[in-house]
Amino acid sequence: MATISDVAARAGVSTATVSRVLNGKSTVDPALAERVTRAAEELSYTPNGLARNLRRRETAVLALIISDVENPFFTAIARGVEDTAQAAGYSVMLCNSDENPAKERRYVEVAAMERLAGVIMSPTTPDSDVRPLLEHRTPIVTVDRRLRSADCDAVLVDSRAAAKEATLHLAERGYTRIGCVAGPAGVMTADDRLAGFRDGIRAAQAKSSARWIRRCEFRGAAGRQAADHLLSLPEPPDALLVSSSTMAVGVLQALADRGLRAGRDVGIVAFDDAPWTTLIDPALTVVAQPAGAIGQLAARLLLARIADRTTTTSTTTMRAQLLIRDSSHR
Amino acid sequence: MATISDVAARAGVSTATVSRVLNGKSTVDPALAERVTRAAEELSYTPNGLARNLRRRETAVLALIISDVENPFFTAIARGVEDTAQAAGYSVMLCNSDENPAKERRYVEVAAMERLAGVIMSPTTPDSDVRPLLEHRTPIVTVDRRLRSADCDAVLVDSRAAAKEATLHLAERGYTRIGCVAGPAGVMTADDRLAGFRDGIRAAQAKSSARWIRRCEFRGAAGRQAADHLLSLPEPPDALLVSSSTMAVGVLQALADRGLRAGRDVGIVAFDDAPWTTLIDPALTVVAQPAGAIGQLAARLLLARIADRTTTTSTTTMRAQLLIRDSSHR
DNA sequence: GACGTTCGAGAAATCGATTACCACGCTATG
DNA sequence: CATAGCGTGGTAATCGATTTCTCGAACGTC
Repeated sequence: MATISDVAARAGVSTATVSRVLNGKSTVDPALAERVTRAAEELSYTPNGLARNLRRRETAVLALIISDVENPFFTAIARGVEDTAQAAGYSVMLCNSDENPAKERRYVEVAAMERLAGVIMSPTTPDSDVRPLLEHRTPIVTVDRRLRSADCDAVLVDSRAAAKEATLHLAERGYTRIGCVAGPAGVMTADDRLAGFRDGIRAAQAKSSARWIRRCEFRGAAGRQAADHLLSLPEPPDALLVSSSTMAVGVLQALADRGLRAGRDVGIVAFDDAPWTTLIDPALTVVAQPAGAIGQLAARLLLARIADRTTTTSTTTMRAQLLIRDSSHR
Repeated sequence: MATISDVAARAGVSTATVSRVLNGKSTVDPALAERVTRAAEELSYTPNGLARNLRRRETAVLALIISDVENPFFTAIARGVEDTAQAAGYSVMLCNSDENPAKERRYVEVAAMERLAGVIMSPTTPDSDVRPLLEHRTPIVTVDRRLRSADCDAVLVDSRAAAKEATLHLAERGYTRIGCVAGPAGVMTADDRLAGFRDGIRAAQAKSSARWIRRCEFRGAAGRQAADHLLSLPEPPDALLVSSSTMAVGVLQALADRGLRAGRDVGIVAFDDAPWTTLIDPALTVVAQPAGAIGQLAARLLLARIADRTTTTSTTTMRAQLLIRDSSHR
């Protein structure tokens, strides 16, 4: 309720002096400063951030637009971003685009309107519309996926190579009819992982069939349906590369429904190392992505760009790690 | 870059008219309106939210302060909040207090400074300091935990009754040395669940020992340590009530390390229904909390209070559901 | 034809801070 | 002793919108 003028009046000084004391920008007579701090204390004055932001033409808030708050991969990123931002005095506004371009677009608009300091996002499509941000020269860093419609920093994972490695691993383990539960067409990581899968099939000179590839949303229910479909083919795959841990939950349920055992009956490798992957029997072989590190790096890049927008953009590709456990051998 | 005056100049009208057209508050000559919208279009004008917020003395942003972004229970709440808020035209700022009163306090200050429209939080302690919010009469709704230091709406789960029910269930299933992996003292849900556990022990007239109760953080690693400790007692418990799914991951690892099987060797009931709980063998018996519904309700309550702060506060207690699966019988 | 009412649109105040600019007093130096 | 230089602190402009106030035109009624 109390404004800077109230404090100024009570301390018997001008608002300029109050501002100077509270921000410590310029030297003020210690006696005056004392009076001001006491007055502020007594009125329990909280500066109005809105007015401050307007005048300074900036906010110490970052947006993080991800496609699924309930996906552990993204929350691990969120944690990394949050920690780094918080340490630098920034707050994070977490937005859930739900893999929906319209929702994403709305958040982009909000970020532009609120003049947020910067945006970290995993674009739903490579051509997501970020013009409102570009017009305000709001720095953008993408994570997990690239953005074609803007020149910005990107922190990626070498999904394609990892998918190839995982597929080769399955082939080496003696699986001969390797299929893939892939993410939706148009989503960069989904396409990359599928491409990597094909690379792997080719490199292993393994048998392949388009029928063993099924694309669906990055969700448990969708993964289950996809696996159901694949496993009821006349000639079903005997191994599956699954593009995310959320899908893997559904795939494993589908196996259980049919009394099939991962590894022995159907080899499984899934992307993302979730806490539960070692609890199940057999333990799940996964492609672990350094999600926390991705978030931290993205935040650092963004903060650096906020401080200096002249540097050229960079793309960092982090390596994923194949953690071989028991779901990928008989 | 373009301001309302630029638009006004280009359309040959006053800024007041531009504002009126863009907000549709008052009627404006269609011809003028057309000129204004075109000018805004051509300049790709985005209103400055900061200026707007300052003038209107409000923001369409809510804060959601939770203690762990990586805990599925809280992300499910976040999702509920997000969906409801978004539908009402509000954005959500997600803050991770990490169960740390200092971090929590910082976010409370930020929310007060930025004059956010309202705050939904799960306080780290019942006496968390929310004075900055109270001074600005910022509406608060607590979820999962209550706040003693302020009179505000609360959406809770009847943890105590659920814990009692779960404990009785274990006793009925023939477990005789029932222990508890409880959350940190001072955290409301942790205390409630432990109290419910004791209620259950008493009601079942089961044997009990303080040594079978172990308190630790709501984390996997902490749960593992706690379980390790309990299982290496001279007379170890033969069943455990575990206070969260995050802890359960660690507890189950501890069991696996010792070659023990849930259910047969050690009966397990855990709070929170996570996607993976049916994937493991035996499937985990859980106390399912309606997290999404909690988030939705909390958001609705908050929006209602933002619209009308005169109504009296309410406390809603939702029922948790015991989902009996296989980890609670031999 | 005079007067009251309504409606539309511009001028200017306002939100609450920050900050550019200026005035004043004191010290140091030639 | 005069003046340049510096440190303080007040006045007022500024950020960019919204909103109140006011005025003029148009319209209707008697």
